[in-house]
Amino acid sequence: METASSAKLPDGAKARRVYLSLCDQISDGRLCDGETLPGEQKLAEAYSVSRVTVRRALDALSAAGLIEKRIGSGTRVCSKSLTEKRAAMNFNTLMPQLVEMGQSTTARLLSFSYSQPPDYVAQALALNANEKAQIATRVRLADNVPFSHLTTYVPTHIARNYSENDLATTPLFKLLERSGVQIDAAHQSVSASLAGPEVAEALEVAEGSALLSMKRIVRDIDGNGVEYLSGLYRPDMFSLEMPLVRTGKGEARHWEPAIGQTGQDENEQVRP
Amino acid sequence: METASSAKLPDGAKARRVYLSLCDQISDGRLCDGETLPGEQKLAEAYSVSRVTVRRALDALSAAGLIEKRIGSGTRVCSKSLTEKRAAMNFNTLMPQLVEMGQSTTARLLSFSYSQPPDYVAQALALNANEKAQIATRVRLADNVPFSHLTTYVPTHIARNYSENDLATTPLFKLLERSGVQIDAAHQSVSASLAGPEVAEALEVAEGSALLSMKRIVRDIDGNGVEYLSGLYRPDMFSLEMPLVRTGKGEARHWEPAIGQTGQDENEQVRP
DNA sequence: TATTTCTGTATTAAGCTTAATACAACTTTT
DNA sequence: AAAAGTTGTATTAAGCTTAATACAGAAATA
Repeated sequence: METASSAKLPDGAKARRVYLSLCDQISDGRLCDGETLPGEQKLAEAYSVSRVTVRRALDALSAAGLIEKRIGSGTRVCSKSLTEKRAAMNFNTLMPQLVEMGQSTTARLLSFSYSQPPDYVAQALALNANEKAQIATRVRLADNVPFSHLTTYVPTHIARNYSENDLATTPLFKLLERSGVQIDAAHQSVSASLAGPEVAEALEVAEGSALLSMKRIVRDIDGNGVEYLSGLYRPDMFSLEMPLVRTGKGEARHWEPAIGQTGQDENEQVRP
Repeated sequence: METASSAKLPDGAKARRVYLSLCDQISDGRLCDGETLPGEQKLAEAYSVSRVTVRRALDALSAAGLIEKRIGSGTRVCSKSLTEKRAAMNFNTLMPQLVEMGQSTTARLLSFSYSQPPDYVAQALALNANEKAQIATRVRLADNVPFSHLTTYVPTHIARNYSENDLATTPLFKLLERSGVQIDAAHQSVSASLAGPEVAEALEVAEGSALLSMKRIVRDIDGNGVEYLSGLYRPDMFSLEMPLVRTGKGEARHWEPAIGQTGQDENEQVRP
């Protein structure tokens, strides 16, 4: 789940569970920096496992630098390294606020092809049967730490309007709009999912970690699907932040997202 | 991860991983209904495990009713039951659109106490040292299937202004506002995390499943923390949906969430 | 019809995980 | 100074997981 978790993680089922759970709690903030966590004995009881098992989980956490064990004293959380790295995603701009944090962002292209998209994509974009799409998968990194795994699908008849060189330099949306595509609206869906083998490796995260997932379907003014974006984000480096305002009177009083300024989009292409 | 996953899931580390990963893909829509998934042999290679291991994972999925195995033919995804149950959360109202789906919502109170909140909550609400809070944990169910696990923290000096009876009948926000609390703004943070032992049981989900997590900090007009809400949602039954509009001209062109109508809030209290 | 592909079944052995237990060393608290 | 609580270390045995292999039966395909 964490930066150094590409180190080895426990092999067994139970040890792994404990490890991932604690990992998650630390990066989530439920276990704060400096906080002393329950003794091995108590953890063993909490998770209904033996102390040896807890031990293995803690050893892995310690190796990952997430905790600090002190003989006779206890085990402390040590998440300084994490907290600082964490990037927020402003809900308004839908773009990580990396510039403000002085972090550099780079991208790595994992795959690029024109082939047939999976069913759910074809369906979402309302593609003709057997119509191919430009499929690109890339990982974005902040300070050399990967934080997002993005896959985009663009129908070939649209993707044909720009060259691969263009992709290397210009954000996808500008290319589309320059190609005469009239981008109108999009629908975004946020949820959570697990890190599979490939994604886990790409994001340098433990397989089985929780990831924030986003799907975005972009349509032109005629309602035709123009792009399908599927993104996975490391929760320890990324969260969707949104300010809310309580507005309305009486029975109609309710929450509403406060929207604001402008911004770029993170969805840009990179040369293979 | 799924409804029936309270059935038994594989014990081993690897089998479990495969199971959870496939589970996740199905409820996520990456594996569509009716789709035939790769053969056991190919899956074994993809996950770098033996066929026996894949077999155990598939058996569990089959027992959970998520897939259908046909001798000689292959294995098909069978997610009808899921798709229909899925509730969307309208981003504008921040409330699940359950009414529209004709689903009934109930709540179950898991714990209720006045005690000292964890560090990160006290810090977020800027509580005085050792100041206690009303802590309530409850699970919300749609058609008897749990979909959210909510924990709220309210400073005692505020929670004292209403009775436990009030909590049973009236949404928390109305109680707060009736108590003279001037609710102004809130900040919400969306991320992902793993299901721990307790939460997994409460949500009837496999331990180690991915969950959508939300934290909301509510403040009054003086900036004092009034409520801290921590919510975990089953991604197979819940997603955060938000329509977007492409707006602005030239360089300033960007995405913006489209906001709209009113609605109630799901955050209401229930009698112990 | 023949071939390929897939699931179902079975067996074996190696290896690892887990639990249970005991004790030593070190801190903190009483 | 004593007691309680913590991590470190070690041992043992049971049990389970995993991999590797082989073959039978069913379905799709050529």
